[in-house]
Amino acid sequence: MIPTLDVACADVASRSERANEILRVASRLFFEKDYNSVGIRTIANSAGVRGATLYHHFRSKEEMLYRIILEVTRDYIRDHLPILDAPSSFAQRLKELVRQHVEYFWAHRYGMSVGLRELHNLTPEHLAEVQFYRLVYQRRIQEFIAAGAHFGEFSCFDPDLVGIALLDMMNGVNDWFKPAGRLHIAEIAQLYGELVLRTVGTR
Amino acid sequence: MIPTLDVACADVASRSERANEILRVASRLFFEKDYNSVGIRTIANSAGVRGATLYHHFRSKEEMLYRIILEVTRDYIRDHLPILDAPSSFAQRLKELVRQHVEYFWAHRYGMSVGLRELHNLTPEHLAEVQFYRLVYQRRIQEFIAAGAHFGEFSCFDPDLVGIALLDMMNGVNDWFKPAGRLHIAEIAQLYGELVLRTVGTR
DNA sequence: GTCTATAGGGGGATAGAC
DNA sequence: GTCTATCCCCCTATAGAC
Repeated sequence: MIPTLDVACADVASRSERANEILRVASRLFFEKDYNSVGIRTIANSAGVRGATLYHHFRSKEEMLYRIILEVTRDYIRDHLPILDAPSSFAQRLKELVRQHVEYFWAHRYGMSVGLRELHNLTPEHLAEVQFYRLVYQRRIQEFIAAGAHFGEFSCFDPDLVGIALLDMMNGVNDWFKPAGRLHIAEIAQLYGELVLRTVGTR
Repeated sequence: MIPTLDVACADVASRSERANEILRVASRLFFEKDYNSVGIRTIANSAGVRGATLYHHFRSKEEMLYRIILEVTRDYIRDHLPILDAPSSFAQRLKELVRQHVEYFWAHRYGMSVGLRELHNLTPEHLAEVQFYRLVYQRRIQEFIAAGAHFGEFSCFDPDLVGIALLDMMNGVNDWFKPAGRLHIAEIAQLYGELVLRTVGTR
């Protein structure tokens, strides 16, 4: 069954507080090492329980990864893609999306980075579901860029390629950003918005 | 001891053909799964030997990863950074670097992608050495962009940020490029060159 | 230089008591 | 819902024969 963005997303609410705590702990551990370097016992200890307890809340370790990645990916898209439908110029809307993308990805970096790096550790079915959401986001951005070019606000030679390039730029920030650096994450988000406008050829 | 780019790089030549074959096999396996998902026995079997044989050629599994990442990183930089010293315009030189970066990274995708993804599985000492080379490349690009802006060919508001954004764009290609797609890698490399010139604000 | 055999530990997951 | 105990498998790495 193909999922849609309209589906109600009550996963977090319908789960026990313990289960949510386990996922919070796990996503942080997966972020700091990687999925295959973090054992069941490590996750359990960090959550203050024994290994066997995890299997009361989740079917497998992979299901934890799946929940982490699915929810962070789906929720981000559901809450942020509507920016592109706002009643302002193409440039304003794109710049705002970039700004929010960079800021949100950093604020939710444990789940978001895991969702970028560990996709290959999902089962084929789970991977397909996550990729569906990712593709919705990517295609919408590409269409938006193409539309902006069509209406003369952008001058893009290849909207699909530009869209993917922008995504890689934005997604990369979490890998190098350090809070102690020269710029605050909000400043980087702002500057990336301006950079993206150059890239799409704003007039 | 701080390594330099001037050091002679005879690693591959000084190693037995068997050892090089093991590294070729290992980098491909690390690329397809990930470092921690590929066991010693899998590497050995794929190379046509038993697990214990690997320890005649390398001290540890991590040393294999280190050799793969170090050599591919160092050799790329040594061979391609001189492009920026060519006697042409800033725009021409930058575009050519981008083109070669994208093409080379795809051609050497096993080692290159492993070198981007698996850095955290290196020992602190090995990581520091690899990061030295990566930083040489990044800083040179940032300086080059700043110089291009200084001499009026580019109009960059923040050369350091732009440099890192370009690197993320270029490094991302291997993660989504499919040879069966609409564009050949050489076309993408070409288009990325033009895209980058927009990003740095070529007049 | 490659092998067999194995050490020593940790992996994910389950059974069944409480 | 959490625990203890445990299963079976695979991990990296080493010893020592050939």
